[in-house]
Amino acid sequence: MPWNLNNDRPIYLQIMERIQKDIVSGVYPPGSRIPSVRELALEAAVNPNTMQKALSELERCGLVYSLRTSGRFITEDESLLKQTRMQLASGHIRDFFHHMEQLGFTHEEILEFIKETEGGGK
Amino acid sequence: MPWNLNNDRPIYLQIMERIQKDIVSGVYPPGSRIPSVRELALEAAVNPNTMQKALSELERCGLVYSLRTSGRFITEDESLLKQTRMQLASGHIRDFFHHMEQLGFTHEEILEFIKETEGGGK
DNA sequence: ATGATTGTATTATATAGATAATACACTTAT
DNA sequence: ATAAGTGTATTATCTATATAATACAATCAT
Repeated sequence: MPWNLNNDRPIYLQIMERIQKDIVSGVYPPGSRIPSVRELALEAAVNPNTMQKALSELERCGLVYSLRTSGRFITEDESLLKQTRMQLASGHIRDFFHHMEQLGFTHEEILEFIKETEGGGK
Repeated sequence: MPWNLNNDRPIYLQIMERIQKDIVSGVYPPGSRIPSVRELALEAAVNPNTMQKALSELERCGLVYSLRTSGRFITEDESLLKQTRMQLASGHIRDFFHHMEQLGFTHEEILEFIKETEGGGK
């Protein structure tokens, strides 16, 4: 999976959110070890310091913890994982409706819009 | 309407998108004059240079044009306005589904999620 | 023991974004 | 004519990001 980093937002934030999604969606299972800072930085074609900053953010949220000399691991607190996943989803729904209403669409129009998008995966 | 500017994204971009929405949703009617750079900067509690940069972006898109000494005006090209509005809407829908799928939700789960959000305005 | 790998910290440099303070040429209203 | 208000441009300064190049103590495999 490519990392798709833009430059209209801080890179460390984009990385943080990307890994956050991989965590709460189960790409990195609870308790499992994630690649080292240097490995991830190499994979994302980013400076190790930037990756470090992104990972520090995830620690602040409690999603990962570090054992200093053996690596970083995903939390085993599965309720936190599910809770975070639902919070992110709710946020996206809220933001989506907010954006659409700012564009002047009514609730009905938004639902109609979604129906039409039915088959439009990708 | 407050401007609600974050600092996790360039301010001039947030301003640009905000005004863009006001334009395509009709808050600023086609052909009408928008407040001066200095007025808008004051209203948004932002430096005039920053507001200038945001407005320049909108000119690049053709949504506004400036008469140099008399002010800035909304385009009369209503088809461009409608087209831009629909493009923005499509983008939001696409991004929304993309985010939700990255969180591991299926298309059906997403639709179910939206139904439950039915009454949840605000 | 040794060497490689861990997270973490430090220092320096470069760039983008934002603010501040002006300045200019040109309308418009008075 | 004069004064105020347009968009636009310039210069300087400050901060946040990002990169680069190291460094260190602790673990782990060998």
